Amino acid sequence: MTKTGRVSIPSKFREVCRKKYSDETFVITNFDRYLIAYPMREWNELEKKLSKVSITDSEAISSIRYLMGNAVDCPVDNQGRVLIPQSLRSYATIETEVVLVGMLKKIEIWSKEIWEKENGSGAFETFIQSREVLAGYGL
Amino acid sequence: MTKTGRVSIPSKFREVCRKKYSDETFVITNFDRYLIAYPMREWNELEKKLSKVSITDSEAISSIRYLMGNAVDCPVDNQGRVLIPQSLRSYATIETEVVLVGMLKKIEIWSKEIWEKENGSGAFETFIQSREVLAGYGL
DNA sequence: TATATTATGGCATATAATGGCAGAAGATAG
DNA sequence: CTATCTTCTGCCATTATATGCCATAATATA
Repeated sequence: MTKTGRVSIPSKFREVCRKKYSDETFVITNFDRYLIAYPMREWNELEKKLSKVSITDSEAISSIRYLMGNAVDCPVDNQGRVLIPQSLRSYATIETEVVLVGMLKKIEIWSKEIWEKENGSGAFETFIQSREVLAGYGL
Repeated sequence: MTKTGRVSIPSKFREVCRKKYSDETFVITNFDRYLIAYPMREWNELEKKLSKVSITDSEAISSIRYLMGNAVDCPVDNQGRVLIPQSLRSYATIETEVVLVGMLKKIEIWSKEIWEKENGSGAFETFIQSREVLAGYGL
C-alpha cells in the first residue's frame, strides 16, 4: 500500500470486473478484522437482499447497520488502485502492508500483520485438518 | 521452468483438455507445499461446490481462503506453457526446476527440491520394493 | 535416418505495480 | 471568514512482472 492509503487491485481482478460488470468501481466495507471490497454490482445485489431482513430481527439489523454504515464507494484510479479511506484503514488497523485475498465475488483486504496472525502459520494446519472435510467436495 | 516463470504443460495433458473441455486455460492455486493446476472447467465446478459452504463454518472458510485466495487464471501460450505468477512461485518455493505430476483432473506442480525431499528417494524406494513384490507376479 | 512435433531458453517489448510529489478539496480552530 | 492542517487525487518516474516471438534443442514418428 502507498503512504497515502492506496491499494493496487490486481489487474486480473479488474479485468474480470470490466468484462462482467463493465464497471471498475468497488464498495469497500469493514468486516470482522478485515475489509471487503465488492464490485459495485455485487454490492447492490447484497443490499437488495439485506433490505428484506425484517426490522424485528434486531440482531441482524445491527449487523447490517455495521456493514452498510461503513461502506464507501471506491473508484479505481488510472494506476489501478483504490484509495481506502482513513476510517476504514483504522478499523482494520491497516498501516503499510496489506494482503489481498480474492474470494469468488469479492476481495478481502487484510493488514499483513493480522493476516499472519490469523492465517499465517496456523492456517496450514487448519488446512490439513479440514482437508478431509474438503475432500467431501471433490478436492 | 524458464527464467521468466513459465512451465510447459505436457502436450498429452493439453490434448486431453482440448478434447474434453475445448479450452486450454488453467487455474493454478497453492496447496500444501506445492501448486495445483486445474483445467478451468474443473475449477469452476470446485468453486461452485465450495461456495455452498456456510460462512459460519469458520474452519472450512479459512481453508477455502487458503485455496481460493491465491488462485489465478493461467492461459496457455503458443508454446504450450503457462506463466506461474510470482506470488505462487514463492509460495511453493519454485525457483528453477519443477516436477509435474498428472493427477486425472489436475496437475500438481512441485519445486524439484521439495519434491525430492518429500517424495523423491522415499517414493522411489517404495517403488523398488514393490517392484520385487510385483516381480513375484511375473511383472 | 529424415521429418515432424514438442519442449526449452532467451530477448525485446508491453503491461502492471509501486512510490512519491504537488496541488485540490475538505475539515478544524481561531 | 481565514489560516492551517489533514486527507485525497492526479500525475509522473521507476521498477518489476508478464507476454509475444523467434531460435534452438530434444523427443517422438514415419
